[in-house]
Amino acid sequence: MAAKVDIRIRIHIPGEIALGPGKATLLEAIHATGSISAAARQMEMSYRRAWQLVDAMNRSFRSPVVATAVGGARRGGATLTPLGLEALKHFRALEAAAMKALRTRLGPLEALLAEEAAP
Amino acid sequence: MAAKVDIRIRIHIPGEIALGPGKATLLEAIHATGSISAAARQMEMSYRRAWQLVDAMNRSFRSPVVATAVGGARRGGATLTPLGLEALKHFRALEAAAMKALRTRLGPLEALLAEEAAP
DNA sequence: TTCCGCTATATTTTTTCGTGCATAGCGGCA
DNA sequence: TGCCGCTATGCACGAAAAAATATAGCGGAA
Repeated sequence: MAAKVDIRIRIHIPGEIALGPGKATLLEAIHATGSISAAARQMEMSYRRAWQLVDAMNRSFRSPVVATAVGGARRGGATLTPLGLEALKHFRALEAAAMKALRTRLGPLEALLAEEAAP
Repeated sequence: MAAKVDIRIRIHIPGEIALGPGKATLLEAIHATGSISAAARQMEMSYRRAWQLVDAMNRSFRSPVVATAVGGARRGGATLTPLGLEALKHFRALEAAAMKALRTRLGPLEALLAEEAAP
């Protein structure tokens, strides 16, 4: 049975998506690389888009989740703020909790599925 | 705190999304109205799109979830098969289980959010 | 026998979204 | 002092997704 559940959890605030799967992955990439542009390259998205996502997150939380610094090598870059790290941790925990709740109940639905998409 | 979680659960089979929030709602509309086109009107989507979704579902399950009949009044139309009804029931149960798992754990993340998107 | 509502599908148009490119300033380093 | 990598932002283009439009056949009912 090759069926696969895909949960996508999104946290909304009025007028914007504060945090979702894509933004969470982006935060992890920024944490790993130390810059928005390096994270964008790693995720194969444009710097522009990555910056837009970061901007949206920073505006959605009480205070920024990503701290940035302009300037040359070793000076410029981006890091997660403590609040950013915490938000990320909670989000991943939510995903895991939802997934755990699903695993045991997925069987009955899977049994109804075809092996693969019919032509 | 006006934050809102939005869980989207999708059931994948190789090459296609078998069932997701939109398709589940469409199934309910077909069940309520007795036709694909009436369901499409109710959901304010094009007949074409509704038909494509139904087609994808029918190809994704072991046997069709929607039975259709061409022809005029009282003859033509669409109904959910027993398998369709069961798939829908299981899907909604999964959604409810995931949501229940989240409710109690959402607080810590909500506390980090702004009231609304900053300008 | 004409009409209407439905399934079913092809073709074209519109909209949406993101990438790509350009610009601008900053600051460490060779 | 010139170079490079980073943040920051605007604008035009293009691809992909969605919607609109067109076409065709079926069959009950007026």
